[in-house]
Amino acid sequence: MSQSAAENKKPSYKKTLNLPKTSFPMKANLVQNEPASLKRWSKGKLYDALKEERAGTDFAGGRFVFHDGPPYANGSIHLGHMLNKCLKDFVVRSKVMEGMSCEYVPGWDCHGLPIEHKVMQELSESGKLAKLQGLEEGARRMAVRRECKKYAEKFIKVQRVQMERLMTLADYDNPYLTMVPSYEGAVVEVFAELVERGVVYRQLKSVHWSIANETALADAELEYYDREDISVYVDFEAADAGAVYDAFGLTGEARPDQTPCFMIWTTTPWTLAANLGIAVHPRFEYVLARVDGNYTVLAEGLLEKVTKQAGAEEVEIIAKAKGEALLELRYKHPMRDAAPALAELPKVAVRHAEEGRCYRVIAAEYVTLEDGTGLVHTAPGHGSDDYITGVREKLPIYCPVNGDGTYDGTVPEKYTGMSVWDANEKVTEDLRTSGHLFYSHKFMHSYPHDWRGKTPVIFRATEQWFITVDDKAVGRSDSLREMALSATAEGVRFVPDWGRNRMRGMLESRPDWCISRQRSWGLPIPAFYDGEGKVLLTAASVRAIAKLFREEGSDAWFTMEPADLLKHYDWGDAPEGFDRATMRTGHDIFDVWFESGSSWNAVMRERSGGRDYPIDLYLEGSDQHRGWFQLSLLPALGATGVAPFKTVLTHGFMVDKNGQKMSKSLGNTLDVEDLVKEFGADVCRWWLATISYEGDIKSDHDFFRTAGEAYRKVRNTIRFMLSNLDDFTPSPPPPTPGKDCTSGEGMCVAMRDYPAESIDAWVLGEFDKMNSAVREAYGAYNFRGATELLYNFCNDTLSAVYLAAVKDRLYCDRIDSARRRLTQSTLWDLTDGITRLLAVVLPHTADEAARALRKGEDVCVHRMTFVDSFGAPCNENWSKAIDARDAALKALEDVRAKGELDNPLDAGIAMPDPEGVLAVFDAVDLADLMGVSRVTLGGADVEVQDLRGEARCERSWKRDGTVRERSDGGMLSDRDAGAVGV
RNA sequence: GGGCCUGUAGCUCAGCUGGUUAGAGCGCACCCCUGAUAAGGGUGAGGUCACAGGUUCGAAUCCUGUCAGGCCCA
Repeated sequence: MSQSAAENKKPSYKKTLNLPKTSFPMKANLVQNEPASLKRWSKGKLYDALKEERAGTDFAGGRFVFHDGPPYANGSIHLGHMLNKCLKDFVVRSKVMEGMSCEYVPGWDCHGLPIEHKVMQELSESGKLAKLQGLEEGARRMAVRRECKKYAEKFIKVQRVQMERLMTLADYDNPYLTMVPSYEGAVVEVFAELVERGVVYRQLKSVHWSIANETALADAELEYYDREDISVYVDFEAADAGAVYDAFGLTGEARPDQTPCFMIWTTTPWTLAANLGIAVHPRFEYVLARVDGNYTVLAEGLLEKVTKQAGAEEVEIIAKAKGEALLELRYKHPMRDAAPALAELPKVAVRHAEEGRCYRVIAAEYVTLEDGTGLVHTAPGHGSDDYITGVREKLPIYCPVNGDGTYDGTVPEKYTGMSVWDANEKVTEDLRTSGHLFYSHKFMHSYPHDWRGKTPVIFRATEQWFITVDDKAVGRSDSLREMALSATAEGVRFVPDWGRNRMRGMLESRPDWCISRQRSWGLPIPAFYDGEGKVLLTAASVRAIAKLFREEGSDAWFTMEPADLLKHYDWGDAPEGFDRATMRTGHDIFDVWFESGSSWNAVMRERSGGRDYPIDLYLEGSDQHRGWFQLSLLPALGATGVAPFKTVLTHGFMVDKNGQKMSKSLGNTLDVEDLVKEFGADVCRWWLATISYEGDIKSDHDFFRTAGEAYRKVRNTIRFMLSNLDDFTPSPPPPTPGKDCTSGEGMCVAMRDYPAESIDAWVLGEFDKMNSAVREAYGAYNFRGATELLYNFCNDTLSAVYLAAVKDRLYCDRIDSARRRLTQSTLWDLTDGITRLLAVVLPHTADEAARALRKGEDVCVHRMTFVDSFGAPCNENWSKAIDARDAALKALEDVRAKGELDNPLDAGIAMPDPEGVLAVFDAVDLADLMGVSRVTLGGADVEVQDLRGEARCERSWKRDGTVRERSDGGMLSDRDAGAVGV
């Protein structure tokens, strides 16, 4: 008590210090303050202003063409959207800060089943659907389309607000939407190019088919219910017994004198009428077995199960062979003498087919040993796998079933007109009678049903539109697949590089692209059919529709008469004999991937008259290798001959902290809006910038907290610099070096006037290195590297080293001393440079700081560019000084650990300097750098001196050897006495 | 089942074409400062590089397999 009373009598110097002062708060309050930034930018038309000025000659930074992939206009954005949009924003902002022109036109994918499905459900629940059933088809489709459009618009609005809240700098006032007329027209124009190239064709394909509604269904329209069916094991007699025995290596005496059978299994006996092949797994082991006197072939692994189930009494394995050995063996169809002749089948069923390929054993990898016999009955017209196998094996896509579920006239007469459901029993019965049935039983299983009618669905081949990937395009010597593979191999850059492998693998194995869907909510495929079923779809007719869609929108397809739809068509290339009188429109719409896959044309070529093509960068999740990337590449190559993108960048998927996928049902998701509300967009963005996005991205609520702490560290460093610039204005002209500045004169020091030995020159040099490294990292899309550099610079170079060292002169020097002004000048430049670098990741905070730096001037950091190198002359020995600092700190820590000296200002350091490299520096600078009162050079080892016996300056707390009692009664060092004026 | 990818300190990640005691940040522990203070600084302890084989004088790094996870197919 008495001591403090004594101290009170002494002069207090605290108010004579230049202590930090700033309006830039320590607490960011992002959640409250970010919206104000957004409002300010929006009021200042930031996006438009940037677009305009960067396009001009003042910013000759070049042009970077980025193209946003359209998210689906459905629901709120999730963590994946947040990652995707923010990464895009980092790219765009870093290009803009480099002085480049870089537009970010956001888009939305509007058409498609998920919306239509949801709308149909809502209509169904509200009872409106029943009313629609009474309408004529076109009117009904239009009613659904109107609802879908409203639905899409609603979620575009929702998502837009959410994306803007993430502070992404994009043209949200002018987005591209795949459902607007100009976009639709441009997509159809791409289609016209492909038609002209001859890569568009029509063919049957097996799809889910609702008999009740006579319509094709997508996977999402199926619901699975239990259903009782017949499971049948059927013997298909071999056509050539000798060939089968050869395959099993049986010769002479060893050969049975009976004809063996291939035993297949199916739960849809009605499809046997359309059977064209038997699939085996080439690597599985098969046996020739004698089962109750009959010789039959089936998989070894299923022999016991099947025969036991059927209650066979005598089972004997005669021989074994790999599936591979059975390939190409022939069999006799149990219900018909010959396969349907290709000539009698519709053209669309036989495009890939070759005569005489039916009733063979063929290979398929999907054959399993779970159920059945290991020999899979294959009917290309009635199964998904069967279809693919059929196309590959050049089988016709034979489909003897009408839309109403009855057999047509190509099956044995007794079945014609029969419903397939009735046929199940009848066929089974007939096979039993004819001796082909090995075994049958009824069983319950999960079976797909129409979600609306709850009726069971079947697979049925229907006519679809395709884009061929293997036929050569007209006027070219290569196919789309070949073009795409060569673009993938050479022209396109992939980030990360393995994207190339992934794309190649997918291209190599992909089948022809089925681009048609049988839905309402989409872009119609502009095909017309006459009464005979003849098709009108030519380059010119398609272009005519494209023009019309641009004028009227694709709704016209459902509201206008065919003749009016074709008003821009001159009929020059119409197919011969096409009957215009009976012409009607087709009901197919495009696969939505064709629409989004044409955005390079509908958005990018459209807006720039071709200048912005090909595009510099596509950036999406790694699932888009198969999606948007590939399905943009194919149409673009077909239409323009070049890949639409120069670089493809992919990011991984968000997973939970244990690496498991995130899903609502698992309850391990994080809500974007909640995160933004809790942490603010800048903190979320900081986290996103610091992750390595190439692979899976683990995310957890805690990670955002950690990011918040890192954010605060950076923020505090900036705040500390700002707080030491309160009395500083960087006004020209620069002061004369060495001469003290007075307010009113310029306070800024010109770079060339920096003393090379000053710590300020050193820190500016460090900034230059960091600045160019960060810019390089941004350029390489390495945001993690960039934020790491920035973080370390703020914490290490600045907070721990430089700012700690210059505190003394900032606080204690006379307010206008040359040394202090030099440091302030440096602080100003550092803050300026750092805020510009941070503007990419922390748009709000960087702008807040940039404005605080300029004391309320109405500026915007986002209109600026990165600073160039400061280039202050710097003594090359500074790295040695930093080494010396490390050595000093270590020595101080050792002393402190022994409990000898706690406060470094009570210490001096004796530092060896054998090469004399430290001697060039000011001793006070070195002392400040090491945080001690005094540094002397020389000696053999680093030595800590206890200065507690010397007087301590009551103002600066240093014991620098100049401290003595002054006229005011205080103990002050020379410098402090001067500053106080005593 | 197939293609592509991932698996390094408690956590998030660096570790180039194989070469001395495997690095960083966070967290943690201990300490300092109290004129950046719901701040700042220092020191330190943490790793059988998923597992099992193999190639090599030598492997976190190359090869094979296993396990776990992700995306896309089937």
